[in-house]
Amino acid sequence: MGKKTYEMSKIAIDPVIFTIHDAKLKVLLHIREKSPFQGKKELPGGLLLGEERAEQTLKRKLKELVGSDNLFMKQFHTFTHPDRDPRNRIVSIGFVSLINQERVKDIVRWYDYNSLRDLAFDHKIIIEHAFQYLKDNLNSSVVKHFMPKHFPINKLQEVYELIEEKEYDNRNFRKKLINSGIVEETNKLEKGVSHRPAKLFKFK
Amino acid sequence: MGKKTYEMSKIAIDPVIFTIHDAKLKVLLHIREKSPFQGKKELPGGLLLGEERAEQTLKRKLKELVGSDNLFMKQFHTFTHPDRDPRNRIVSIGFVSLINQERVKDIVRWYDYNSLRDLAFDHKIIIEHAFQYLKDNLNSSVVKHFMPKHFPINKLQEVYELIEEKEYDNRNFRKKLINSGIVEETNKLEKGVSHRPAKLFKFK
DNA sequence: GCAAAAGTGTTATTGGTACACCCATGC
DNA sequence: GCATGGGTGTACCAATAACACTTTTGC
Repeated sequence: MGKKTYEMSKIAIDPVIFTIHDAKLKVLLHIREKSPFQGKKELPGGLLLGEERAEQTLKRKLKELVGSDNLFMKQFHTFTHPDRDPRNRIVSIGFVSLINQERVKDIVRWYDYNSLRDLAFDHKIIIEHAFQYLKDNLNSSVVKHFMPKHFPINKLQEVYELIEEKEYDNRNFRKKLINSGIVEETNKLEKGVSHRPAKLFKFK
Repeated sequence: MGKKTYEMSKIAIDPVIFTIHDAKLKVLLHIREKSPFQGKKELPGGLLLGEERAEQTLKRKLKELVGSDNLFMKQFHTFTHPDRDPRNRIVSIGFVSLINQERVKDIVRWYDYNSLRDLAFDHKIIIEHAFQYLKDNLNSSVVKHFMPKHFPINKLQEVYELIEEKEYDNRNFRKKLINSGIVEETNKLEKGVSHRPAKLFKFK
């Protein structure tokens, strides 16, 4: 065996935090203040500190970003291309995280998934990868992280449709959902709408 | 913000290479010659060289290990616990890889998934994680990597049953498989068996 | 002719899809 | 009273599950 160089690297996490607002899928991004990619948008990532595992780094960032470290979070891919950051080699572990819109304060920093542009580094690719992961792994215990405690069934259908990029028949959707036993009716009603108010449901 | 230390780390890949031999799921492992964990079994991992992406490192290792870099390979998780290697911090990217038994020469280095013991580092956890990934993502385009070009349907059923840890009704299995159009009959027959020889099928 | 695994059909049940109209509320 | 979205049932089709016997080969 010849001489080999085993390069050291910094390790980062890149959280792709999704929420749904006004029937749009949104991602939390920052505007870069420094070069490289000054003025472009980037994922709110961070480097692993001395003794941290990636999940701890993510929790620390989530607390800072959205005030809670108790969100859905799942690794979906690790990005290792040596030139992904033009300055240093940085390996980045991509996470998907989800938050319901009621807990989002600063909606201005959240950008439509469907019109992302001017992204720094390889972050557009990372976000698309994250979305694909979400789409491929969607189920009720994932979707619930988008929803407030009480919600109308039609809002839940909307979330499925947005992420799976297909439509459901409303009658069939309700039937399947209610028969599945994963939600239950409450005695609450939707408020402040100028039409028949929906019954609110919750996850069991 | 106080002063923080952003630790550097070596980056490794740990390939969990599965095959099926004598109706058993097997994993390729090495016996460690050096401390720590001398004499224990370990995954045939490797560090990323200077300009390599993880997938390139994996291909290099696969070539070395099984003589081919053209196998199924999929990242499933990245392991970042700071004490996972007692010597240095090493972040390891776990991959699942699959190879069909006809291409395996040195079956002695392959160990039954169901009776793994004396594993070095966190490699038992990594392997169990890999198996779970495989189980959760099994489908015909994954399974085909376990199969030789021509195979009896019952062998394919056996593979599904081993990995999904459940049984199929043979008639229903054949029906579904053949109707799905993903395999087709050949005019070859199984040889060297002391019972009715099976028709051989292949993937389309 | 016996042991061993291959191969084969029918019926019942379940789940999925398609489809159109009335209801409750705010303004 | 009109606009808006909420809420409801039935019929058809497709997929899945359950189940037992005959066939072909080697020895």
